[in-house]
Amino acid sequence: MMRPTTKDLAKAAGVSRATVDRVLNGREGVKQKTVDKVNAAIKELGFVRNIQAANLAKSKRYRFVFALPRSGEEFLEEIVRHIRDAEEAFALDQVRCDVEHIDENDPHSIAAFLASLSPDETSGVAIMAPESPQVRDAIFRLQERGVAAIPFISDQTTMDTDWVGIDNRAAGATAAALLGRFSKSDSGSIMVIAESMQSRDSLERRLGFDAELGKSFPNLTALPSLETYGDEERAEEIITNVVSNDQDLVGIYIMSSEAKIPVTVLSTLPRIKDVVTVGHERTPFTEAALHDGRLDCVIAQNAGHMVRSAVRKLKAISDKSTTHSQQEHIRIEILLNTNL
Amino acid sequence: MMRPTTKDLAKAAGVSRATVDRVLNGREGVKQKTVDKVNAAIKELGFVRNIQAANLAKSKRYRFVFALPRSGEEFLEEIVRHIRDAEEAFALDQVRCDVEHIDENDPHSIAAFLASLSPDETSGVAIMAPESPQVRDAIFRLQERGVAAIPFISDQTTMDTDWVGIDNRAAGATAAALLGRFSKSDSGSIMVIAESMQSRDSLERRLGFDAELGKSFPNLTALPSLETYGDEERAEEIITNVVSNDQDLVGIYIMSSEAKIPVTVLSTLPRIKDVVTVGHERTPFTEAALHDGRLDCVIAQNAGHMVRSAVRKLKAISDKSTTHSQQEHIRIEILLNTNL
DNA sequence: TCCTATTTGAGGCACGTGCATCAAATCAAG
DNA sequence: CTTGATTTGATGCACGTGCCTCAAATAGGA
Repeated sequence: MMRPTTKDLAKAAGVSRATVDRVLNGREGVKQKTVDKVNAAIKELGFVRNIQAANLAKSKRYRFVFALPRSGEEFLEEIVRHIRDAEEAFALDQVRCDVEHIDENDPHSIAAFLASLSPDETSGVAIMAPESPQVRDAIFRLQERGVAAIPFISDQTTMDTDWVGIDNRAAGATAAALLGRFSKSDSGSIMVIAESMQSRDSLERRLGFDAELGKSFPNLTALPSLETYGDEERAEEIITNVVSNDQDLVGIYIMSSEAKIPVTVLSTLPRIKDVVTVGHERTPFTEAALHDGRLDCVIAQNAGHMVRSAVRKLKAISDKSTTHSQQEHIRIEILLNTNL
Repeated sequence: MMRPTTKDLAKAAGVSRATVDRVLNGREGVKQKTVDKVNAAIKELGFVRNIQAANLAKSKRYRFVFALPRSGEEFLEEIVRHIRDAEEAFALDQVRCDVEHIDENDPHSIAAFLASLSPDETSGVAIMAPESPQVRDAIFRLQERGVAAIPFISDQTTMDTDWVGIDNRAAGATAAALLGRFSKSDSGSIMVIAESMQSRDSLERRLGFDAELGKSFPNLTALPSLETYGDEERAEEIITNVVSNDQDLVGIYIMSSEAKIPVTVLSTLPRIKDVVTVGHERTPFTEAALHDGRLDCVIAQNAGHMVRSAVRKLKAISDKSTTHSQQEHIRIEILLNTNL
């Protein structure tokens, strides 16, 4: 009933605890034959190292860094909040989390920052930054140096590492499905608003959106993406333009993670009847907008879950153990004013 | 930087480690004045007991029991599967989980089963059983005896204990919102199918459903709940009856956690155009039904999350520590064929 | 065969806490 | 002040693992 210990392992393998230790911690100077014996015993007994005891012995403490864009977006603030929560939740596991801000548009400085992290003080990093060769390289280099590193929310596509985030193509498709199903009109056009179409995330959402719309709602037409660049005046101008000129408008898809500006602009315009509005990410603002009907639906990734998942993954890499994929899958959440 | 230990505490409080130990573990024979001194030091240093070390010292192992109804429902099977997963996920924390089957309709036997659990072998129980005074009593008795106990999925309303599950009223409201918004007709009737309306869960879902429908979609009428009692023939009869007689049918709400029978029956009937179908719980069956359009939407509670949440809560009670509410809130998930 | 390099074993301390024992100090009451 | 009870301190082992040192055993090469 009791889990086997290194002592049991030693006995079963017919070696000393010192040798078991050498094998378990990959130290030099053990004959292959002995290594095999120990591994066989591990398998036979189903031995798993008691990480708690190990960490105790090593007085190990984890320090994870979340490298996030510098920005005033509510969504990012939510994430920071959740990082604080996670720190509490994982306090028992001796986990500390720090937030560091990076300049998302300067891959070079991001890479430099990552390069500055040493395995002595930093057990792992979760990086939220647009895809770029420099960053990808820096991540590889980190991993080599023994610092766990995973892309966070923004993916570095071609990497086969673990990553934490949602399938943005599916998220876009979900937005399309909801707009199509919510709309009472048979046909019409849909306005798509993004902050910028530079990022992979936006592109993928748009791809998924168009695919689903074409497949399931061929009578609805998505207009070209409008880019606000986070500028309120510009947003007002381009949105007003579409709203007043397009008589067929039946839906609005706000693709960026910050729905505030577009929604605010829209609410100043004469309310167009029966136009369905879909946005992204749960924030105090989008919750309020759902409540009073400025948004009909919000598609969200569970920020708290993502943060915890990142911590678990970094911890697992750090421990050289494995995570449990089931738990780590980030779902695409659909929020209405009934299920907040 | 290092977290303070009991040694530091002792020094700060000006007492010995033995006394600190007496206070921390609530042993007898310590003067109130000394207790206060130690508590003051705890607060001052921000001491938190290192549970890992404590568990190591005690060779503590957790054994949690999930008391689930005996049944062939897919949803329950999913839960069992997730319990197995959770066991792996928490293996590092020395957690073991067992599933015990209870007769959900016999509160007396459930109470007897709960009474048979001893704190020696069982650290905690998660109980999925309909509300009843006997069960509620048994839970109280368990807690007194030092066995953590929480209602699981089915709630024991009036208890102010922790519990794990969703707000069924909100779930029903969400179903209504989706049916209303998905439907292309201005008015019509909605069929509501349940396995039985005996349980609180069903009642609450119905309440929430009716409230939201009345509020947001006054032109849609919900028909009286049809009860299948899990009997396929009966289901076929009553469903066929409504479908063939009600020309206004625009939606179907399958309220029970087992959507299989109603959906299967419905798919044998001549497909009624534009009828929106909403079911509950994610299972292999409902996933397939979403894919091929037999269901338009599924409202689910994240089974894996619930199981893990239950484990964390039981563990926290067992450790006399606190959980982090944020993480434990079980969301009402909306599943379409785009976000599976 | 002997010598040396490699591989293994034995043992011990550390991590932070729980728990037990026994002695020492302090207290309250007579 | 004495007596006995209550409260505190000192000390040591245990939990499972990491890590260190030193000695012993074994291997391979000449």
